Amino acid sequence: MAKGINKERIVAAALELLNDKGMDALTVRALAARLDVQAPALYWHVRNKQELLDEMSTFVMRRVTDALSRIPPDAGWRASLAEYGRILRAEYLCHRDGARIFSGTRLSDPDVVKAKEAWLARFMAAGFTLVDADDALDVVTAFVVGFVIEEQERAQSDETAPDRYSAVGRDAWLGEGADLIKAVGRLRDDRHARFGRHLDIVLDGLAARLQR
Amino acid sequence: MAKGINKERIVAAALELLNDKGMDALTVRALAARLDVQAPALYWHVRNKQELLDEMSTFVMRRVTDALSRIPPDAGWRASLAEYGRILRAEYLCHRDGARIFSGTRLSDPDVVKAKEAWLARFMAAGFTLVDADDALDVVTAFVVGFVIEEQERAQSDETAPDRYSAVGRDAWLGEGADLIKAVGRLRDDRHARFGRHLDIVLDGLAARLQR
DNA sequence: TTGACACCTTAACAAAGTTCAGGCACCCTG
DNA sequence: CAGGGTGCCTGAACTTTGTTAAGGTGTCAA
Repeated sequence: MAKGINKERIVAAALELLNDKGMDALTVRALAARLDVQAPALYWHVRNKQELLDEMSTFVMRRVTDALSRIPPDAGWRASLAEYGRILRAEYLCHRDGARIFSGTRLSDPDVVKAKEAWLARFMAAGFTLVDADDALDVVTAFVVGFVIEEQERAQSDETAPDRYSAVGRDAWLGEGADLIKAVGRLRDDRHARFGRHLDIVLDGLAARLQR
Repeated sequence: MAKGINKERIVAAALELLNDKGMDALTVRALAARLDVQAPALYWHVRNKQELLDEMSTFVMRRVTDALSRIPPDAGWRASLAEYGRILRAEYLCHRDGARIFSGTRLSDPDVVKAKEAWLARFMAAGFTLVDADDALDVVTAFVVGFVIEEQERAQSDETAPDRYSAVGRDAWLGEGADLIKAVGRLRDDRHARFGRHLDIVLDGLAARLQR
């Protein structure tokens, strides 16, 4: 790897490293090695590791807002919000523990926050009050964050403790009783369909609010 | 602190320490010091730090299920789910970064998982299918997790960077434009009312599902 | 008395984030 | 062309972390 280092290349390499080896392996020294540089070199470009994480988070959220900006303005509030949920989930799923790491972190770029502005305006045009429009975005965000955190946690546990999350191993661990839980565990296979159903439930709730 | 150590006292002290000083200060040595013991002593009772975190998480979730078990069986699905959401949030809020730390972690106690069984049965008696009942619980869970993560992140940022989250500091950071965002920022004061509204939206969505 | 077991201590290690002094290379100024 | 300043990186080191190894001290049973 050539030696011209800058913030963007550091962030890109950090995201690669996160995907390849996971959160624990995302160390300053490993990152520096991947950039063919000694560890302290990174501190010329980044104040500390926390700032690096914030920067990574901002990068991911910028990808989200970029994808959002490609949603046609005439899509309707429900289709738009559904697309927002799907995009947010997709970007989180791109990175190991993405939801846990990138949710609720401080964004270093005001433009990412400002992307919300156009959406608020759009929803108000669709009949929402300002507060309702804000609520709509935040409810969907909260739901997606919670959903993907659980989803990715399960994916990770599949690697480390397959016996606890496979159907048969889990049944054994649960012991006697709990028949409904065991039955529902077998119906849960399709994560994506499950996400679609759950997202629809949230959107139904927002629709109910609109009709009052 | 007297020197009889066991798993329960370790977990209790760890939760205290987390509340007092935060996640970063929850170190093995600091925890040992609080128990008036040397650090390696803990490893007699706990395999490693990850197991300690899992144990803490199980403790918190056990408090949740205990609180849930006090909800009367005839409360109705909507009131029951609303109470579940409030209880889960309250327990997360009891501990610094509670939602981020305790959500999606592996539970070491099957009984905590089994507590779900009675709820599934109850919801099916109210007219849900098995899948819908499972969806209902998980949608509420996901929403609460996402909501409280953001809530606690903001609370923490208030300590470290008050200028970024106070109304006036935030407006300055945002720069020109973004009038709707600034306006909504000033309407957001009451976290608890906000939570109630958002939870209601989710429950409305579930109600809509039930009426089909 | 002796041994085994449970529980704790002291000492130490490796790996992590971070800091500091210095060194090479480039560029601008005189 | 000379020389100093600046930008970017290295080498070595420090501190704190999780964790392990080896060895104590007490208690209880045979």
